[in-house]
Amino acid sequence: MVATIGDVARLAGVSTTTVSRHLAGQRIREAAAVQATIETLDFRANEVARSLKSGVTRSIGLVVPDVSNPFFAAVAKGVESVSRQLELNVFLSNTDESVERERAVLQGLVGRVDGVILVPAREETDNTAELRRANVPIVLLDRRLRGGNDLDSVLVDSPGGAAQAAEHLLSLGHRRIGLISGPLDTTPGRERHDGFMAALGAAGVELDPTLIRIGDFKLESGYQATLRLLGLPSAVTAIFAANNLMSIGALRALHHLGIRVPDELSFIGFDDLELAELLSPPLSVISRPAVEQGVLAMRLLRNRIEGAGSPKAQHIVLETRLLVRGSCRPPQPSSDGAIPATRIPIGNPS
Amino acid sequence: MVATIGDVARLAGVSTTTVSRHLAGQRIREAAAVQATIETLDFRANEVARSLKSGVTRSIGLVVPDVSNPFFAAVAKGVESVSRQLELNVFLSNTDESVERERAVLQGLVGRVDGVILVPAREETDNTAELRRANVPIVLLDRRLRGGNDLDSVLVDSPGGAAQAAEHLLSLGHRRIGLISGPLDTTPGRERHDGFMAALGAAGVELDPTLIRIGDFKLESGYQATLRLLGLPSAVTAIFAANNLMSIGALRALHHLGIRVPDELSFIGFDDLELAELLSPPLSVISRPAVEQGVLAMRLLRNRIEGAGSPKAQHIVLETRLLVRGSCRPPQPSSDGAIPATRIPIGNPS
DNA sequence: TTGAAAGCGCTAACAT
DNA sequence: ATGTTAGCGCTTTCAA
Repeated sequence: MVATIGDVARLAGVSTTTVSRHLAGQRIREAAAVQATIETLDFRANEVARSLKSGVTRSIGLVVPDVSNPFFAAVAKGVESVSRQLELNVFLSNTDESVERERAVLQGLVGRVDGVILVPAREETDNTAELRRANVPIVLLDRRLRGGNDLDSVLVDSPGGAAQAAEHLLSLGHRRIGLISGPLDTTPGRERHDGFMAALGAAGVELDPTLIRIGDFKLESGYQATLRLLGLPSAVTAIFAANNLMSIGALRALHHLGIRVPDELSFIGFDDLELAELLSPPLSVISRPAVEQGVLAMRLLRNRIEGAGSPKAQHIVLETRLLVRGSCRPPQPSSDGAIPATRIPIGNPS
Repeated sequence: MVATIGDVARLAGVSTTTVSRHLAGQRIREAAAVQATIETLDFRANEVARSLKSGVTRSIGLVVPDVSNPFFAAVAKGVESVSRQLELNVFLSNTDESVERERAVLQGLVGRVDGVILVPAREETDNTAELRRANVPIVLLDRRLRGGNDLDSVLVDSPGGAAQAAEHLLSLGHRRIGLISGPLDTTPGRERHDGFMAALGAAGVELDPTLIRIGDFKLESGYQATLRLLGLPSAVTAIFAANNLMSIGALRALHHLGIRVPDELSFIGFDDLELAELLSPPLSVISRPAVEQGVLAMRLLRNRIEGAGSPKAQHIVLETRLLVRGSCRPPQPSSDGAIPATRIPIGNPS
């Protein structure tokens, strides 16, 4: 069905070696004839066989927890923009924030890629053993990995970003703030939680544990967390959500509850949203470079693949930016200080 | 560095065949010893070698024009939900709406996957020849391909959806409508354009050619198209954008121009947005199943891979739904019928 | 410059 | 039930 290098060799009257050399760009006597035969047969070298022999795939894997998160989509854009120039194929894989999926995905990548850019699902679960044994270079993106300090990494200053959010709310006078955190066993979850708490602590503000809701970075958890926070007997005056998807969930909840932002409640989220400016009020957020993270990670990986990297791991940390738009203002005095629990509806965010 | 089947065989004192059989789940006498050796060596079968021999990869490719488009992200979710159960790896690749990228990506997939779900960049450019010669099953998703009628496909009723949008605007009394179309050499671009025009035509409404702006399905083109439409001497009273990203671009432009929706202009877009309900006004849209498209495509592909598909191609077409929220209302009488061109700012959508 | 031969790691007849 | 042998399609010593 499909022509092999042997077919080409036979038809062109040369050895497979010669054809192989021609493919590799070396000059051979019968170049013209061989090329003609290749075109006649529409021959294309079998990548699998080629990989098996040479150990090179000209592909890399990009493993993220959630492709439907616009942040990771942007990261992918960045990775691809440079891999395109390098003529490397990118295989994007989704772990759905699950360590089991991650293990399966990473396993499936062994032998099929020359390197991997990984956003680990959990800090404590290192699924890279297989890849490392196979000598596949790995670059960590956006999240650390316990025992992964020997790997190149590109991160953002999550503690700093969360602190920016906290300080913004504090400066407006908020003291009773709801925190919708990510999982504490992920880098951004933990660091944003800690950074936020630390900034509050530095201002002498102690957060009641009931005001801290641990979500899973997905939309629904932001929704549920918000319902909980607003069902509390003593109302919060502001909410900080630790990522884009949970922010959207939270905003949906507020919308369904009929709570006006920022009149009744201030809101700030980590990660910018495509539509942040178009919401009313326009959403204040902590933004961070996404495409750039992808670009830098791919450059680091390229160096590793080419063996040109410095012997010790490179760690890049990018800065966040506070974008003040319109979703935060000083807390409004309220008669009883509480939003009635009866305003909480039953149902789903959709 | 990495153990091979030969190492295991030697250490366990059996042949490689026996180990191979054990790997395949057959009963062998020395199962315990072999298993122990496998674990000692932390042996894992080389997938590339396995593929070369068996011709099976247990992987599929999902090739989309734009991973950062939430619609395709949702499709990917659907594909993955079923491929997970089938224990198939999914390699997501991005063509960035470019036929050249598509060709490169598809080429890179040959031999590496057992099947491909493809959203073709252009209707007229068929890059599937390689895959077909290698007997790789292909399912078309969301877009057709000239000469691809022999391939399974999962589409939505784009003409119908666009007609729903047109009829909605017509029923409100709009006659001078701006159309932000997708590329006419893509299925959804062409079909939504044609469906929209046909519905208008059926109502005796003829659209001035200057009211039709052809975008590229990306955000920026929606922004630019909107600036153009609003710079026209005679104002439009409504706009229909043919996909989610262009809708966002259009909304940004309207925001920057300070045009109030729906008071000054009605707006409806194809594709729902995560935040559609939270915008003010909540956005009216034509929605369509995304996850489901992925699920169905993956099921069709599975059947093909297993050789269980019916001999002739299956074509599935899903229905769209008009979601009336708050961004459309009857056109408002205006003194001169035009929005002054001077209101158009200079700059970018960001 | 070219080709013969070996082999990448695995699986599958075939024979035992 | 197990092993021998051949070979998937390609690249790469090694000699010529």
